[in-house]
Amino acid sequence: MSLDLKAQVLEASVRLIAEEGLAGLSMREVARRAGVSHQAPYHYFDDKAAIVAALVERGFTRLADRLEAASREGLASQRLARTGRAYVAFALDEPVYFRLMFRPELADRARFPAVEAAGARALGVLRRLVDESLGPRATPARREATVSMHWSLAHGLATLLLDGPLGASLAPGPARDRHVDEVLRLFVER
Amino acid sequence: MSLDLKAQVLEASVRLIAEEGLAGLSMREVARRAGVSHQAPYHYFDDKAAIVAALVERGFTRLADRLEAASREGLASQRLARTGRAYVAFALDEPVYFRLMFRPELADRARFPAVEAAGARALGVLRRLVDESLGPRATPARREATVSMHWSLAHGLATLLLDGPLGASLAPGPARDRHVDEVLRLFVER
DNA sequence: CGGCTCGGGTTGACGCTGTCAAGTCGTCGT
DNA sequence: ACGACGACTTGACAGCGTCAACCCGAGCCG
Repeated sequence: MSLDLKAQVLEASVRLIAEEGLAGLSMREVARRAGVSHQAPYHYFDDKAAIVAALVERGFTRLADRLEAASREGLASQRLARTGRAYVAFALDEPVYFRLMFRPELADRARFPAVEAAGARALGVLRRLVDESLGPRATPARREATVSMHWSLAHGLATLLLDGPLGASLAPGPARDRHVDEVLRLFVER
Repeated sequence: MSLDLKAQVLEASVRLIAEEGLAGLSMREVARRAGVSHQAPYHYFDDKAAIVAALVERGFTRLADRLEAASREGLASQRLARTGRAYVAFALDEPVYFRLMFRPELADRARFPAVEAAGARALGVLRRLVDESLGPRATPARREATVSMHWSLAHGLATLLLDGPLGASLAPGPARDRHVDEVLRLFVER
């Protein structure tokens, strides 16, 4: 009947992390919330790390989806900016996933290759946009630096809002959204 | 004699985290490495969170010191860029501290006000630089956005190098340093 | 000198955790 | 009819953070 135990475990894990933080994620509590014995989750996940890795993979997949959507609409000249906004919006919408995604010690790349693949997909979106905007004559080093610059800005803004001092002073709401717009506009208008 | 047990505990904690990650930090293992019983550290730290908070505070203090040093030397026009480089350099030099510093759930600001103070000091350096570079006529919103932009770029670059895909492809070494320079130069030359 | 407090530890216990090992039970293929 | 197997349970173990109680030597007070 409960082949969806797997889904229930993932769902319960996300909620647990949202409520108590990553440290509060416990195999046994997840099982309790799913109404099964403490060992049942092991039928679907080898260990605790495998649960987290599944969430990380799902996070990168969702991020890649949103970046792809944002990278298609609008004028070519605005695509990079729109995609940057989509990146920050994802982090603020899905803080649980976003935070997990950038703790590589949680999802060993060798052990969970699907995580790496999903991450590469997200990176690919950005790379394509940069290639498109730089044209075919830019040097590889310049290309790489441009990718890093755009990603760093969006990623830094997202993490500082989420876990840094910007988050402490700027609560979720329109003021925060306005600040994000302002920062990204300032960056683009150079 | 061992009033330096406190120092030994902090030292051992940093080494443990460097070796096994934050999850490997264990009150009991720290005590073992310091050669004392499993309860001895409790004489100096209320609990595990207090150890981590002490490290976070130390991290922000060291960062603020380095930013202050960088923000004083060189031409005024180059100070922002130099300070950005110092920020990234700190993250790469002290990855253990840097990673702890941006997990606010580890060091509750209400419980450990010294952490907040140290963090504010680091932020103050950046704020002063931005004020200096914008002149007195800029609007507060513009000021805030500029601070966020610079900090986001440096912070994003640092965290992506440390825990993101940039770190996976760019090992420590001159190539990485060159990349950092290139990104920051690209950003400044607008 | 005798006794007391007190810092700086120690030992022991508790409930919690992740995970290994083994057992149970219904359903399905042959 | 039966055996295999998937889905799950029960039980055990070591290690963890932390509470509680105890110990011991140095310093002060009478």
